[in-house]
Amino acid sequence: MNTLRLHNTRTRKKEVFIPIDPKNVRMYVCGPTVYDRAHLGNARPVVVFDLLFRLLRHAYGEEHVKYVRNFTDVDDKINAKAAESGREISDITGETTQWFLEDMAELGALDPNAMPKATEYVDEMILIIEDLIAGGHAYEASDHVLFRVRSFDGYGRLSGRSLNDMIAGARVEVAPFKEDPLDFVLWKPSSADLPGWDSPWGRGRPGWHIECSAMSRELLGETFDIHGGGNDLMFPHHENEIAQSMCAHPGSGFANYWVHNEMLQVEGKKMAKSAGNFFTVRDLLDKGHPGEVIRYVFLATHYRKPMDWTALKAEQARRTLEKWYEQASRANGRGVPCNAVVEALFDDLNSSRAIGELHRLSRQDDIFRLRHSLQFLGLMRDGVPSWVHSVDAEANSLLAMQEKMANLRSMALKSKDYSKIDRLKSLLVSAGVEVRMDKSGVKLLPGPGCDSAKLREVERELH
RNA sequence: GGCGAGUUGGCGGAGUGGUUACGCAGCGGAUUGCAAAUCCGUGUACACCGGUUCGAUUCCGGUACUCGCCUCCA
Repeated sequence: MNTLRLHNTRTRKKEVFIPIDPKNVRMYVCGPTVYDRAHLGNARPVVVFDLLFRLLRHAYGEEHVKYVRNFTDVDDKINAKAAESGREISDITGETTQWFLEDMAELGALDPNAMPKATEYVDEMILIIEDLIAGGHAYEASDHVLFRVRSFDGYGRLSGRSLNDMIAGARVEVAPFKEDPLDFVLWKPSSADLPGWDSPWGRGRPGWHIECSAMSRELLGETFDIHGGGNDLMFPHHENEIAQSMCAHPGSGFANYWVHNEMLQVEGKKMAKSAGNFFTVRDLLDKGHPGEVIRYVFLATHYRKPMDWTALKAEQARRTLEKWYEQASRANGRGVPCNAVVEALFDDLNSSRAIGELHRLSRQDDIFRLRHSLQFLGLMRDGVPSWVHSVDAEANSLLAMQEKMANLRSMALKSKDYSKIDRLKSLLVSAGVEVRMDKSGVKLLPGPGCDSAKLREVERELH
């Protein structure tokens, strides 16, 4: 078997991936904070690590891989949302969680093996915090518990920062009760109107970083194989996770391989509400961009490069997939993906090269390998998606029209009078239907902007 | 200011110390009532300046530019 190589942020190098236990390969990825619809940037790590999940299952067997992705359902952004909307927190987090799962399923992302919610692991967080205090790595101050950053030698190693850099770069106002400006919150007090849990330090709620340390330990153990997330989480979130977990479990390795995806841009710019180019996955789906197309655009860019979402790319992706689906629908069943595709992915998830291989299979009309590789990459689920060349409601009337057009055309070919068929053709085109005529007959293919009202007009003309 | 990533032909995007990625678009041709689709053919690009080398887009150093993080925005 070929070897999987992954870029490890810890060493900034591609390394051969050697699992702790090939029968139990473990990966943890930071999931969303559930307070609003997932935007396109949120989807990138989901797709990237879904691809890695699929690849690990291919390499080690489905039953030997455990993938955990959390939901952060306790957070001040959630509290703020509840306060301004007057809704219950559990309403907001429940609904947003459901949305997230639906949207990510549209992108072909498999469910992880476990999707823990932070609020279900508060007891475990408290236990870790108690251990940290006992070990001298944390202290209580003004109803808060803070992590003592200088008690951990390795702090800053992942992100390549020195403690001095961090102090120089810090722009936040330092809370007066901190021993050191670098120290971060493990636990903070909650007022009566905020969610809170009883703890040795009074009623309060956890800081952001501790939840991942608690959930990964509970579900994967003190040391596991891969920890993933967006590279914006590298500092401070992942740095803090490492500090918490390694101080709570001296001698453990926490995560052996750190994998970070680059950020997303839109038409060359950072996606931001202020820039007016902010949109959610659901916005794109509603605007008629199929999940497969969105996934293809993600996969076309290597995960460690900034990815630019553009309308042009989406259009090209759509055309390419349509062509492939037509070919792949001539094959059937499920099967193993093409070796070259797997090999490309084994090389640090080189998905753009994998797509190049798909082009090769298409050119060679190797329909079985094409189909099975598409399925493997999550670009083809059951059969050909409905958005390809057919709007279900239109399908029947189009078929009838197709026949009539074919008759009209053969008559026109004899009489050399093309005026009628040409008029109907341009009507169909303006209704958003692609018209193909050749020896074998006439084909009508509804495009993305197919207008059913106009279509019925043409239908009446045909009668 | 600190840390990091990146810069390949019109666009997207692989890869390599000396030979062709590939896709889209374009161009030429075949085919076609027209068009589309399809098929065939076609593109010597690798930010800039130095260095190493017989030879660098590929290695090393520097410059410019772009982007991200440093702020519980992924």
